[in-house]
Amino acid sequence: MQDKYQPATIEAAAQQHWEHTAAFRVTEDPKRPKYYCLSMFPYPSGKFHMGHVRNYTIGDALARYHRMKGFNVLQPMGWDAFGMPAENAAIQHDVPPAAWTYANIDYMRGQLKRLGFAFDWSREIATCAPSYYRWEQWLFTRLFEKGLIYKKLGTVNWDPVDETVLANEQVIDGRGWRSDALVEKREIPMYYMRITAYADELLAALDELPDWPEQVKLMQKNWIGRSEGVEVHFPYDEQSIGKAGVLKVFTTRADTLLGATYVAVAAEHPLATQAAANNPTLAAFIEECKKGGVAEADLATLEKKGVDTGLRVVHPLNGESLPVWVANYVLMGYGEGAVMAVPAHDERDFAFAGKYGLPVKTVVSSAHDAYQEVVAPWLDAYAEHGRLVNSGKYDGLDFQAAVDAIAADLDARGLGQKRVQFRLRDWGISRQRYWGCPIPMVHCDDCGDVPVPDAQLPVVLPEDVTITGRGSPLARLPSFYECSCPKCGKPARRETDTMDTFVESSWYFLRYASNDSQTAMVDARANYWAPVDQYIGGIEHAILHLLYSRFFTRAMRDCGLVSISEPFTRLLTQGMVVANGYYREDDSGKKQWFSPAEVSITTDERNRPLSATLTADGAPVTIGGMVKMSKSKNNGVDPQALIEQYGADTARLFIMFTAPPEQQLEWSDSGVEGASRFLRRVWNFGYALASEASLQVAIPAQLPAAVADVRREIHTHLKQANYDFGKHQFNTVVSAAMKILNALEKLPRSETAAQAVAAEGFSILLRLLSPITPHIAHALWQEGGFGADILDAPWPEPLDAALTQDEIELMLQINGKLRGSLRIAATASRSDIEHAALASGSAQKFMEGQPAKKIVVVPGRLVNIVV
RNA sequence: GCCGGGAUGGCGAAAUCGGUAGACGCAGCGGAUUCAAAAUCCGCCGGUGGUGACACUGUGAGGGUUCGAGUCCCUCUCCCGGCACCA
Repeated sequence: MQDKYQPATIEAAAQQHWEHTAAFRVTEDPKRPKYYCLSMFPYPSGKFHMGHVRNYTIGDALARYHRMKGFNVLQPMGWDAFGMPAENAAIQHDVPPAAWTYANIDYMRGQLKRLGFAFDWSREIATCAPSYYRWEQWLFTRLFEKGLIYKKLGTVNWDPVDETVLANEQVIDGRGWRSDALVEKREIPMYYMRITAYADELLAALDELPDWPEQVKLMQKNWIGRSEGVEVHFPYDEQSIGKAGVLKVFTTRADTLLGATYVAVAAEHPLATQAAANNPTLAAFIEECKKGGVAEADLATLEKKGVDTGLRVVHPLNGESLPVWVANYVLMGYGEGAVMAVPAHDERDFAFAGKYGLPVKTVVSSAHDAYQEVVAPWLDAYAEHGRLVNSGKYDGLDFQAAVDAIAADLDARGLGQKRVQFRLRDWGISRQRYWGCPIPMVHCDDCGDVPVPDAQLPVVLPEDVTITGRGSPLARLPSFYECSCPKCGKPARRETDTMDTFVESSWYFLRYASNDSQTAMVDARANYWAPVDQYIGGIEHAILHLLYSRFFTRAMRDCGLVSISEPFTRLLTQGMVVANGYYREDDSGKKQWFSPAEVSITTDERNRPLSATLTADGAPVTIGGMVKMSKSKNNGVDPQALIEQYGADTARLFIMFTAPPEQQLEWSDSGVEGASRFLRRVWNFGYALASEASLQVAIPAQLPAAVADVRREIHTHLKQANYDFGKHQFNTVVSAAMKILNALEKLPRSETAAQAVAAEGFSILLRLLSPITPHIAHALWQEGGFGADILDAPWPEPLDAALTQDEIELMLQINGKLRGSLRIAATASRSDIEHAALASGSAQKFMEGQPAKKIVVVPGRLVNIVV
């Protein structure tokens, strides 16, 4: 046994041992409970960043812990391999996306192996492999036939110079990132997944996910956005519009209908198009609305603007004529693309009406009881519920009664009814990009859109393509798009769009269970492993990826492929890894970020940072605070360098100890040093113990008091650690392990009894650490002769015999203020405690002779005397 | 703009159901060891006052509930994540 901790040697040895014994290869075993532990698979961008290391360390700790608890554990890994970065690399470095991606995968697989994660590598998948995406294409054609995929127009960011569609990320301040051209909105035909067909189910089933973070469920609930309201039809004023018809709007505030003073439609609304034909001002405004990207965050912060169309509609209840405006805050994609505007009771309408001099009519009273009291409309909108006023026969009704009455009257006139509206929209999956899964459709002049038959799948993505950043590469490749119609055999055109990469990540967790199947997307093995028992990934995926996966699982269920409805039973959303950022601003306000390694910091006498300078030139830099580790902020720490210097166990320990998994993790070099120091102490203790202690010595029933105290302390910390492990609070599990080592070091090891307790305690410590720092635990377990492979050692449980104590300490409070403590028999009754408390010196002193009004006793914790 | 989350010593954090605020670690300071340094070990370590015992004060800000609030309620400030084509 080495006398010094040498991580490089022991980590290589442990990894070899796992490799030789195929330790993490698993098969279905109906006799044991299964535990499918899954970390979100990475995009193979080139090398791992610290966020990945954190993600996989958490997953690995849970997988190893459950294995020791007796579960049949599956922990697979793969690659989310389609995406834009490969195309960007192709443009920049003239390397084919496929070659670039596969090279990255090879390098990154090596990094994961060096970190010692317990992955079953025989199940590895890469989504860019035809063997993977052929099944995605196969499912696409099924969903198309079921009507769960359909085609319609969608709005995209269009770069008029590069003649290409841009991702929201590629639109910077309204301009294309490469061309710098002003981006426009453009409508193109796209395929959509009908996720809204599952809106109710996706919403209701959130209640059946008790082990998902409340925060994530709430975000999904709000995203789906089910609202009950009323669809209101405003009949066209035939004189101004020139034809009969109704303008439909949806509102959750039908009670305010009598306060509607105008209606607003989106720029793309048919009425807007009609009115613009002979109204140059309006046409110009609609043109202006087309400028800029489609990202909602940008649209929602635009200055609210509008133009009167000159068209008019009729109020469905009072017959008044209302103007129709085009407003940039009404979005065509939501609801009907039109809203009724009630300035008195909606902040946004109020601001808009004020700006354009539109009338404000108050119809809801702010007072709960006296409905006569009316808010002065020129002050502000009153958006709360209240009783109706100025509404004729509806006056005095409260919110619900008013909605009911108005909806009934609209229904009677055929001008509306109650209905449910979702905020959730169907999922547009067409991408005008190369490095993605080809959409398996053929367009025939005679037969229309025809799915590619099973026998012709997969539609293989050609790899001999030039990527220029202009246009869609596949659309310029006749050898790809020229084909014959599967139905009639005539010449036809293959679809050249690829799928959103979210599609691949919506079902990969099922493919791991049967990744070698050539004959089916998923087979019976998927129903053994599914659902994923524990899923771990970044909080940034709280809505899109997780919602799409939930939808996809249901769609696959309804195609008879799996029996589950929910893909992920438990969810852990890990926080970001951040580090200090330092920058300088140039005259144009552009920030230049410096690596923390290049910066010197001065501090005050309390060690608070005062200022920072660039070491190279001594001139000041701005301290930018803790920001997400990234290339652009120049503050990333390379996991590879860390592992080479300290070893994988130190990296894993630091990550798990420094912050609870769901919180942001702040990088600190000295913290890494501390983690390494602890592992050295563990090694040194194990080395000393191996030379002296006998594992055969039984722990005597009667221990010297000092030894019994240490043993109780160890088992108390173990109890705490088990509790914390159960709630995934790994930082305090590590704390408990540190406390156990501190306790062990107090043992007088010249006594045999103490040696036996030390051996017991150390075996607990190693098992507690093994999910987090598996290499050192493996080595010391083996060297110490504790038994067979620690991977399958039973998880340690605290012993009642070691935990019992005769006397306990209670806190003593007078009037809720801590004034002392009380040592008392553990079995003392409530009145014993009260008497002892009143008799204590602290009570005598602080009660100042006054009688006790009340005595609060919290068993095992405290006594509070109220005077 | 909308939805969600966070704020506790010099720093990362802990405090399980409303019950000892700051466990554990980092940094710092003092000491031991050393020719010296590294490493290691021991001690101190929220603030104010006090030699000390101790007292007062303290969990982003302001208010409230309670015998008792970091924890519950109301109002506010700042920071972070998401917003449908980054993954």
